[in-house]
Amino acid sequence: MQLSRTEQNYLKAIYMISASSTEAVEASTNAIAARMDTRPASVSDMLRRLSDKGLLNHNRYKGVTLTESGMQQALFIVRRHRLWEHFLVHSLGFRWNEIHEIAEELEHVSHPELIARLDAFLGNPTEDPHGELIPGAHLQMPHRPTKPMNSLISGEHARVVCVDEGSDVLLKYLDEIELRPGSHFHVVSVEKFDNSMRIRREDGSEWRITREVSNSVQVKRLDRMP
Amino acid sequence: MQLSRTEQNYLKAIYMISASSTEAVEASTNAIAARMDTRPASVSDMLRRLSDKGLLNHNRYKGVTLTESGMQQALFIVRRHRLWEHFLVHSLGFRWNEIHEIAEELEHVSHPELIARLDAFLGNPTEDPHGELIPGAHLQMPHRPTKPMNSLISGEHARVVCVDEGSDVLLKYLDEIELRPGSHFHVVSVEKFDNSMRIRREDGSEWRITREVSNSVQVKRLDRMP
DNA sequence: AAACATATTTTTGCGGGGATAAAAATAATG
DNA sequence: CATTATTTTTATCCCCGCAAAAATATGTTT
Repeated sequence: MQLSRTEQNYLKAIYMISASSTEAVEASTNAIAARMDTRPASVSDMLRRLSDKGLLNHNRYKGVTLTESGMQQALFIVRRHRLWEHFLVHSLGFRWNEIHEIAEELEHVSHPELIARLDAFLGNPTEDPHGELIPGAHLQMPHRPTKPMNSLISGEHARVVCVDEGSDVLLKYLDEIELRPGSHFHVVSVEKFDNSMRIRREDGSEWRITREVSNSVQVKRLDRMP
Repeated sequence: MQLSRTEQNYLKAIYMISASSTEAVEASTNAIAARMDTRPASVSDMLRRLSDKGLLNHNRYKGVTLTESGMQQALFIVRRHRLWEHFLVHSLGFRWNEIHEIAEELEHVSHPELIARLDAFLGNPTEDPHGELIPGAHLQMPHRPTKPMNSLISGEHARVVCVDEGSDVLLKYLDEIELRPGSHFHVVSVEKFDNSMRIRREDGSEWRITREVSNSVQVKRLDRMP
């Protein structure tokens, strides 16, 4: 089935909303509208059409989930997006904060042979520049348990797994303080009143991280205690 | 000015029609419709809109030419198309007959920084895989005198400059008989009744070339006489 | 030159995709 | 039950496609 650019964007948005939670959750009309910067009336209209095509399960007045077919489509879009992001950074030398909008265009070019060859050309990468997993050729999405950085408590060690790609300024900031996928740190302290945390790295550098920032970073807790 | 995909395709078609002739010629509604596989009514409508945007000079009931602004847009589209074709062949390993449709998608992704970096990544190529010139970063299109292969006469030597990229089967055939940009040959004979020609290469191989084929190949005549 | 025939182009009216605001319907909550 | 938030429907708009009809250009004949 050949989907329009707009339909693809809807499926991706619905996938992202579902995937943002731990468990598969229904995406609401308002949530989709907010993420896509469009009006709920437009969303409601499109949800009906996508259900008619068998891509969504629609609970009227409740929300939608992806069908098996819709999930395949969404995962292929995500695969294309993240492969192109890898290309933009590793082949063309873009910074990780410059690639989102470009990849949003490239992701809609969907000749299967192109994506297969791009994947091979890049060396079959498993993660994009922000640390997000790239669905494989068979559109399987591996499970990888992570927790938001802001759920860490004082004294815990952690490794950055991935960061939200949405905000240009946030990505620049994370780059400056070297909080990138793979970075290790431990939590020196957590402020009660605003949930900001102080972290320290092995090189001794210390940073104060606001809640807004730590909410955009996914980590894996490490057992090592100093 | 941000152009829709459709508008871009119209500008490219008009450019191609104009460029196919030696001198800048007006593109007719019918010619545009034929090239774009659409109806003259749709073309006529779009020509009016593109003139309103200052991209075309429109002689009602006669034809259109690109304005300076329209020409810049068209050349940038052609530049993107041909750079991506180079990428598809030289980086991803596609054959030259497999790339046209994919490049038609990629050409619409038009972030200037992306194209600049792609150009540098590819080593600032001047020709695409079919031998067509790639407009430079400042959208200058170098002049390169060529003549159609079917205008050669018996005994003349020539070098292939470029070939039409449109037909998959033709490109496969040209690849088989090694009639590619850079190939040298001389015309052994030309049949009067169907304009087919017999050519010979330095390795002694001989081929009979029909008029349809020789009409799709541009050559440069060489002075060397055997 | 005038008259006619043919080819081409433009206009008109209309349909689908996709967006919107405004209004109506439904769900959630006190 | 009443209020509020959310969702859906309705009516409308723009982009871009089409067929049919009207307008214009071109070529031929007299």
